[in-house]
Formats: sequence, structure tokens, C-alpha cells
Amino acid sequence: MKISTKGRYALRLMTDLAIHKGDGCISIKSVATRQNISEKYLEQIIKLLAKENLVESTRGAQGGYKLTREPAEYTVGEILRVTEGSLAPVSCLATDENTCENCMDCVTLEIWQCILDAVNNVVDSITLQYLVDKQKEKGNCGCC
Amino acid sequence: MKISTKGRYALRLMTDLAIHKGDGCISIKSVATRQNISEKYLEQIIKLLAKENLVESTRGAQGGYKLTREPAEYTVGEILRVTEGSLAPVSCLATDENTCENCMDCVTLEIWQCILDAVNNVVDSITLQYLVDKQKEKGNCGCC
DNA sequence: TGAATTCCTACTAAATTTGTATTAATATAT
DNA sequence: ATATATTAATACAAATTTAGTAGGAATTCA
Repeated sequence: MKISTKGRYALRLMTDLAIHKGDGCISIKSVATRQNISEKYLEQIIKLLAKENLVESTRGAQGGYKLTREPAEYTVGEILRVTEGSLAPVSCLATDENTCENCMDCVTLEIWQCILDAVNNVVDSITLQYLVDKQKEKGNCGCC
Repeated sequence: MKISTKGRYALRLMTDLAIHKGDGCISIKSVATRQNISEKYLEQIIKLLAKENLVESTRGAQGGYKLTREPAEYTVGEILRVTEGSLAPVSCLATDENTCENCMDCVTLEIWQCILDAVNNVVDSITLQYLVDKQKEKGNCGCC
């Protein structure tokens, strides 16, 4: 039941972009340096976010990335889902074509559905802006 | 954020033991056959449950396992935690010595804590007896 | 043109998951 | 006693996922 580095790094990445959003385009290299995360790995992660239009990119010198919306308009949930995939505890529930047919009558499926709902409920109620605000007063240990 | 086969099999295993609890000792072999799960793998899983006294074992011919309590006295949560380990989404929160010191001031830690609380809240509110009741009317697809 | 940057593809090392295999120990039934 | 059924313990291994690395092509700016 773990969130992988992909999702955790994505949160730090997005928070970093939000904090520096006045500075024009922000290069992955600068984020990697500030956050002490592998540049090449961050490239792969931000590609996922760019594909879903959570960030926009500008190529070439002085290029980089920036948010496409205000920090208050992102939820932690959507950032995690884009990078981690569905937060469902079983793959049956992971697709959008709700519920695999075999499982429709499955006892445990309802447990997994309740877990998924509970998790989504938590992460969808927290905005990126909240992370920014907390980040400014607290910081991030980098380990979680 | 997946529950592995270990936890899912453990739930089916415990439900199977509960359903057959009138029949004395139940061998892993018979559970493996009914549930169509590898016998040797189930052995490893039930060892975890035995170590924590969720089941008791009898060796030798006619031996096997049985529940140490009534099905209503187990929660899905404890079965999952014994087999999966902590349901925490990050390892910082997985140990009992609450919260690694580095993370005490960490922004994201509170998100992970909220997820953990939400998940535990769901799984601790469902008993094994509930699974047994539902199983009898519905069944289990085996895929989740 | 040269430097900085994203974009794309492929590769790889480590960890975890999901089992198998083997053998020993123990208990029961005949 | 012996054969059989079972758990117990340990080691091994294949498959999958995670967490990166590496290299270069395409693009843009100065």
C-alpha cells in the first residue's frame, strides 16, 4: 500500500513550480537541484504531468515548465493519480470502465471500493496551494 | 497503492477457515484446493497469521489450522496488517515508534497520516463475520 | 552558431512480489 | 512399528515493478 517516489516527487515538483511561479519558465534542472532529485527521473515524471496538461512546457534555452492553473486549482489527488495511476488497492478498480465483470459479485470488491473512496476523499480535499502555504512555514524532509 | 496477493489471499484463507470452522482442523491443502491458491504460498501466509495467534496449528495427520476466536472478533484490518505489514502509504509511518524525526516538520507527512487513518478506519470497521455472511450469498471471484 | 533546454527511446540495477523446492519434525491411524 | 498426512523451516528463483541512467535528437534563445 505504498505511494512510490513518482507520486512523492511529483508533489514536491509541483509545489516547487508553484512557489516559483512568478519566475517565468522553470527548468527541470533547477528543480532537481533544489529538491535534490535526479534530473533525468524528474523529466520522466513531469512528462506525465505535461501530457495531462497540469503543466506546460517551453523548449529551448530559457525554456522550462510552468503551471497551467493557479495552485489552488490543483488537488493532491489529481497529481498523484496522474503520476501513480489509480489509487485503487486492486487492479479491478483501477480502470475507468467501472468494475470488471467477474468481480461484480465479489465479496471483497466492496472493501477495496471503500478504501479507494476513502483515499480519494482525503487527497481530493487538499490543494496544491495548501502544500505551498505549509511548505513556506515548515519545509519538506525529502524522505516522504 | 496496491494490496498484494498476500493480503488478499489471507482474507480468503481466513474466510474459508471461518466457513469451515465446525469441521475441526482444516488443512492448508484443502484450503488451497478450494480457493485455487498455491499450497506452499498459503503455508507462508498462514505462518504469519499463526505467529500472531490469529490461527492455531496442529501438526501431523488430521492436523491443520483453526481460528482462535469467533469470526466476529477479527477485523479485516488486523488480517491485512499482519500479512501486508502497515497499511501506511510511506515507510516513515510504518513503524510503531511514531514518526521519524526528520519528518516531524514535513508538509506531506500529514497527508500520508490522513490516508493511513482513512484506510484503517475502513478496514477496522469490517469483521471477518461480515465477509463470511456476504461470501455465503455472493461468492468470491478470486481476482481481487 | 553555440548553449540551454525539452523530448524521446532504450537500457539497467535493485527491490519486491509471487511463488517452488526440499527436507525435517510431528501426529494419527492401522 | 510403520506408513501416511500434515505442519515447520529454510532456501532458492522467476517475474514484475520501482527507481533510476544514458545518450542523443529537436528546439529555442542570445
